[in-house]
Amino acid sequence: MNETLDLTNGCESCPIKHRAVCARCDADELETLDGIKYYRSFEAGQTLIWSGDRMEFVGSVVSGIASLTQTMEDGRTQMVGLLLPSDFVGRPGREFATYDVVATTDVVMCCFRRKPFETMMVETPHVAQRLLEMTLDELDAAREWMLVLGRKTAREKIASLLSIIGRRDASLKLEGMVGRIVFDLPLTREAMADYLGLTLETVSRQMSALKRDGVIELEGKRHVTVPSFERLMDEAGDDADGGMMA
Amino acid sequence: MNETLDLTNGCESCPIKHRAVCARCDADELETLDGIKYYRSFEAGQTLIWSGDRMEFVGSVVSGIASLTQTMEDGRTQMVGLLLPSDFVGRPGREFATYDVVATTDVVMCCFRRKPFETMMVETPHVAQRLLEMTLDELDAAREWMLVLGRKTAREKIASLLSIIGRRDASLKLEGMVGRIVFDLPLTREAMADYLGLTLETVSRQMSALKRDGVIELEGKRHVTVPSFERLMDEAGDDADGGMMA
DNA sequence: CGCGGTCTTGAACTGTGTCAATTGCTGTGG
DNA sequence: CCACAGCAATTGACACAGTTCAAGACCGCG
Repeated sequence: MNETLDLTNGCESCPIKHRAVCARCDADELETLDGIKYYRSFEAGQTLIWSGDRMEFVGSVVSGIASLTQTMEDGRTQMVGLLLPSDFVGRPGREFATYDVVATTDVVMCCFRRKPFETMMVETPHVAQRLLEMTLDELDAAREWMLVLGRKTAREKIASLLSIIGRRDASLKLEGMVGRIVFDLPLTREAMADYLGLTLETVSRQMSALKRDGVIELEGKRHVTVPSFERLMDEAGDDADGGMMA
Repeated sequence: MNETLDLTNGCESCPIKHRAVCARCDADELETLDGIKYYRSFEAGQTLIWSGDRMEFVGSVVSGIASLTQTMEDGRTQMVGLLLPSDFVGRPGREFATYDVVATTDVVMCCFRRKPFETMMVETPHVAQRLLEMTLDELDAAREWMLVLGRKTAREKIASLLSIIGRRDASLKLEGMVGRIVFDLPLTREAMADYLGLTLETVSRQMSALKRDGVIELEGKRHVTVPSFERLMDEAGDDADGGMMA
């Protein structure tokens, strides 16, 4: 997943420095942050944080993908967030975690000790401002997802998920979001099901259906080719503009 | 809904001054806010803001209830937020609205002209800090709701909605959330359906079922009595603690 | 080669949606 | 005061999307 992730130079060479909570910080502020931060690696499948745990740190995903998950007593689980590089984990001012955070792929986190980070939030507006922006974006994403969960059919749900992942991937590679798109699914069928509020059987069936109908092509289980992104968007039931008026 | 809402004294007598975006502001800051604010009333059923509209203002719900709604081209709609008194409407830094905002009851809003409000956000940290807190709370609520939409049965969904409304109402009346609870539903069956990702027929059926099973009592369509709040929580499928570890 | 994942496919079942008829409530006008 | 219109809600019958349970395929790995 991460080719060569060089963290020895500190923030200078950090791959997420333009998008993370620290994106707005000046040199002084980065200095302060440097004093309270440390890196941690997690393997795919590992749980970074258990719901109910005391939070020792907050932090940013540097590389890899993690998921925020909620579980009911009887075992039903719902993924409530997909954490990509630069996304923020944890809530300043809250002592205990409310969700499980699980590494979907290998993950590297840039962690800040919680207490000093909270102090910094009050004293330096740049961190708080950036965090507000990021939180507003996540809120929008969550609400977007509520429409998917509440009103879309299984086929539309799958198409929605694929177009989100495809879009993210394209923007990462600086490609346009038109025509042919190729990417690897970072999620198992079960994780997809948990995200979409479906069973893994239904996910599998709908993936097969989309393949049969030529909306996607599959090599192996994870490698996806989308011949026409417009077609995929259409299947997702989104407006053609893809929420561009946002 | 609003007995006597006296707004002539400005912020002094404002019923939401402890919980709104302005809750942390000192006298000076309130002064500044006063210069950019105005009140607006809306009638039940009226649309305050259309998705895609240019946002002239952001602001707080002073009294009444509004809903945030998203609609697909074919008419399927999903409510993505319930706006109660003190809740914030609009997103600083965004020019166009992304959701419809509809008055569910008569509503009074305290509006701030957007541009000057945005300037203020940068200059006075108190507004931004409070907004961050509120946004984080809303994000949590949205994620909570994703579990409801994605994994709960129709019956559990109804019970979840009733317990949320009941809880809010109890805390407003400063009652405890145990044993007998009585409140009025501020939503039509259709609005409930839009919130829960169900049809209004299913909502109606499940309301009848909960009534038949003694979980709730109904007088007319809107007046609800919950003999045992614990029983209701149980039907909602939530842990007994009701998310107290948050 | 066989073993343990992950994924696919099938068949039967079921919860929720759909369509349609009916009830009940509220306010209006005769 | 009753009749009636108009709307919200209830109820029923049936259809169907998605779940459940179960069998098997695929694939990498010892």
